[in-house]
Amino acid sequence: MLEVTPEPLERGRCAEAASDSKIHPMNSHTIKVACSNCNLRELCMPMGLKAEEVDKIDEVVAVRRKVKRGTRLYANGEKFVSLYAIRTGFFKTCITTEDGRNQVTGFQMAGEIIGLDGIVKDLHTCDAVALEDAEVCVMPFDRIEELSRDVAALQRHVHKIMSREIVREHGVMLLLGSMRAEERLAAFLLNLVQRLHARGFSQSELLLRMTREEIGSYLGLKLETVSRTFSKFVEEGIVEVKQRHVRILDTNALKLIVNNNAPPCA
Amino acid sequence: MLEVTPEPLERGRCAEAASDSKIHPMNSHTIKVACSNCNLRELCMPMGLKAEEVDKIDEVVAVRRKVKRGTRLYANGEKFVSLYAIRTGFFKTCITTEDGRNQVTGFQMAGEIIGLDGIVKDLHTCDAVALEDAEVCVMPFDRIEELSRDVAALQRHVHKIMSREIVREHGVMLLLGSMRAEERLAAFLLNLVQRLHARGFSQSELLLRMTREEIGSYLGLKLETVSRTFSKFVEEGIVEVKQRHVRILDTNALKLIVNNNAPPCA
DNA sequence: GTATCTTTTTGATATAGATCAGCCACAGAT
DNA sequence: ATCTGTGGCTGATCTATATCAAAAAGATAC
Repeated sequence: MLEVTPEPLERGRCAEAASDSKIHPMNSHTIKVACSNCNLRELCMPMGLKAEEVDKIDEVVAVRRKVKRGTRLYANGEKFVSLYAIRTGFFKTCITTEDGRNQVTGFQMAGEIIGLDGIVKDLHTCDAVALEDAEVCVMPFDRIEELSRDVAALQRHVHKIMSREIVREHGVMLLLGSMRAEERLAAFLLNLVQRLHARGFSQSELLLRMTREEIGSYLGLKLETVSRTFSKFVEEGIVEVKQRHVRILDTNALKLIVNNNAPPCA
Repeated sequence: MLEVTPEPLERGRCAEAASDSKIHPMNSHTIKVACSNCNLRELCMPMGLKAEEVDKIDEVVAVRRKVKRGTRLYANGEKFVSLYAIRTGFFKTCITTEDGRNQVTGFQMAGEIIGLDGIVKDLHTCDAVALEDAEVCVMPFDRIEELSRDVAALQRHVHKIMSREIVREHGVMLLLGSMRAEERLAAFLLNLVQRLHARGFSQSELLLRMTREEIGSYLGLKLETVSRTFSKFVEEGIVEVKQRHVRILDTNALKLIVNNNAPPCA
């Protein structure tokens, strides 16, 4: 289980996994493990569990699965079986229609849960693509349901994760429905660093894992517009950009842009 | 509980409610009732329950509440207590930011559940406004959680409702991120009639409960653009429009517009 | 029934962002 | 080191939609 709490976490990886061996040459192979001493647990698991409950929840994660950069964790139309907690790596989710439209619906990083779209129809309705080599915890959904009938804290946690996703999407609708290009990109950058910071990374520096085109798809803009808007921010001294490496020089300026240039003195 | 199944339902209202009296002059007063013979149950409740389970679920609905046109069922910042199943009437949900941005995030009709946004933070993060006099079933969320620990079918149902909302919002993101005005309006109209038809109303005729401005907010367009696009559809003989009364003359033309004018022969 | 307010329609104009196009930078392969 | 391909930047247009404006049509109040 998982999802972002606002507090920053210690950086570092794989506390419990000496099992990082590469047994199979498959692009996604699986390893058996448990959550209880995973250092992402503060993101994934409900807080304040009794020891016995923790033991139960350990059983939610069936296996781990590695996903190579550029490959799909799941795809539109596939049968829905599990939710996935991202352990390492970075994903995009996107929908593609028959008539060729394509829309990135989100970017997900370590500690976030993906696959919720599949629950309604028992089929996935979007693709999840790894933007860098990644590893996920596979959590069979029927097991989650079974356990959350036992453990109220887990049940509540699952509900919150789904509700959080709904609220996040409201925010994206606001962005797509009423913001201009600069405002969208500023909001995007602020959101990314905020989430990275909650994971122990810098508040001001980030490495974009996606192309300009993917950013554009997510923000409802063409890649040229994304590029131009980055350049504009650079000219204005708000950010430094070297390819996918971005350093935010003036967080407040970005916030002002998002807030319609109205000072945040509500 | 509720949510749309694709099958049309019998039209008609208030099968079980002789309790439609107006006791209080308050704009929202409350009445005690039960779901088991509500004629919206096919939309709201999980299917294939045992008799005893049905009895339990009857207890989910604490009370009914009337909501006058133009008033709010809940508002941003209010404590989250309950989900609401719409019995009659029509709602919009919208978010407003401090800097004055406003975004309609959805329109909801009888048989749909609202309030899911409140679960994450135990606070509502948007407003739900009745666009016509409405009545909702109040379902305290802790009672839903308690019961769905007992009744697996209810648990599954709750998960599906939340997942359906996530998938719906993906569709809105696609619309806002990659469609032009005509495509957006065509998709909007098709979606509305489809949902109305599932409730036993006409496939081709509908009464818009919202203003052009509200449609525009939802679709990321200005009201003038919405109005002009309606006029364009009228000129092309696709629809007839008299103020808020819309008759669809050529459903297929609308579908073609949404599908990028590519024939649906995938 | 008249006045007032809100909503809708339509026109004229402005503009943000799309589109088209060319070049450059960097990563990986040879 | 050179080649090749993908991704990124920037310039010159074009266009869909926003903006500004005014009038008509309904709705609500008096």
